[in-house]
Amino acid sequence: MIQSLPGFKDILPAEIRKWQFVENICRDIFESFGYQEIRFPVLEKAQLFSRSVGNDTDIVQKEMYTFKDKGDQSVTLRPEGTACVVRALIQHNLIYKGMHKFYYVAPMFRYERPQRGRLREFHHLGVEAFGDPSPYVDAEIMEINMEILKKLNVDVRVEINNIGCKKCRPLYIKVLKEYLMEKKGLLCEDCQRRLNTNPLRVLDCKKESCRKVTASAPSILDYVCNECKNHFNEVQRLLTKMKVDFVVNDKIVRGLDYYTSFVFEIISDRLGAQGTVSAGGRYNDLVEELGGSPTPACGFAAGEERIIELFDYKEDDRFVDAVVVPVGKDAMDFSFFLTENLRKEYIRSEFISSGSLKSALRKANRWKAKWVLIIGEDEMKEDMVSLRDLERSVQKKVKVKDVISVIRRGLDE
RNA sequence: GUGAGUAUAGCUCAGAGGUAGAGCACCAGGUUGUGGCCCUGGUGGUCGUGGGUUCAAGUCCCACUACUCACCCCA
Repeated sequence: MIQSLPGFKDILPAEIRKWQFVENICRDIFESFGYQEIRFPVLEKAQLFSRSVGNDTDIVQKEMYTFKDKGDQSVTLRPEGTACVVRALIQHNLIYKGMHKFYYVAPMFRYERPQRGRLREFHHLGVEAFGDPSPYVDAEIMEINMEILKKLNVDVRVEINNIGCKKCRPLYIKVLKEYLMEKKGLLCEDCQRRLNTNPLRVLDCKKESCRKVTASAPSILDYVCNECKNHFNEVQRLLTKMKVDFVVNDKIVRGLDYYTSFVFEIISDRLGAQGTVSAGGRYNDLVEELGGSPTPACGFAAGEERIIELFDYKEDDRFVDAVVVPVGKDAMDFSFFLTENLRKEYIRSEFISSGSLKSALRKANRWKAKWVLIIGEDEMKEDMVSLRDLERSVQKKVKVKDVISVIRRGLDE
């Protein structure tokens, strides 16, 4: 048997309504905030991500689907959307055309070991806002998140942090590294390694021994520049005014290098080890770094699979409204074309071409159909159909020309 | 990349060395043209794959593969 690849999942009809439900809610909210949909290619030049996400990040180092195409060019299946949007923004000069806020609903790819809440192909619901450095944009981004989670009635917690910018963060990293070096012996093996590769990551370690060390480590909040500090304070003020429950967690470290100052994570405790439902922040330097003119920006992405796991949704498993059943050979053609006419009226219909009436009714019942149209010798003679309402278990004969309007009325009830 | 757990019917699972099972689902009949509930019957399995031990392996041993969870890391 040929199976799907590990970490790649089929989304089957039984769950598709749930996906559509989430996507529709998000689209409506994004658009009400003035965001426009953008679609970008699945495949990009590899360097787009090494230059934006950061060459030393795990995403680029070990998680990307990167390969040479037939033209010997190094290409990558997108691991995230922000870099793609920024590329499109620059390439098409979108910001000069008056477009500055975008959203996307798109699959992403990362070569990781699959586990609960983590797949190799997964779906991001993301938005990006360009051109405005003000904390009101950050607040807007948070508002969008809260709006989605409220509509889906999902219980989460919000953690925020200020991770500084390219001016002030290097200073903090230097201080942190010095502090950690002194306590190196108390850190776990991984963290001793991280000391050199990425000292900020030590803050994120969940091991008890390391947490003890990092608990009294210098906080980034004391080292950020005035600009970052003021921005972060303003965002906090707005969040409080918006009645968003948040905690400042100065241990949050995002796995992507492009973030500046405000970052956030929205976390659920009901998702196992991978609890981050949505995350994002400000990235004021990225557009310039990718060759555009300096443009501040802020955005986020939510994991669709993780959101879907969080809320209950009652499936409407009816996918057929009416089942047309000919009884006897003479009714076949007539029934077939009657089915066609129902379909032209957008009444979801199935034509039963074989089997007993009993089995046809069983099928109709299993499909949760509302109507069964039974057409046999008698009905043909009288130019009528026997219209059975499966929900009420009542049946009556209806003139063929009236069938559609009767069904219509019944479905609207 | 590392560790642990799991693998028997479409699904959920029992079976601990001696003929492959149950519930649900599916199909048919009980009603010459009537679903759900009920009753009766039926279809369906190279017991993940390959090797080994044994008179005999779904069961014991080894290897592999897949899935799941966790680490790393992330949405």
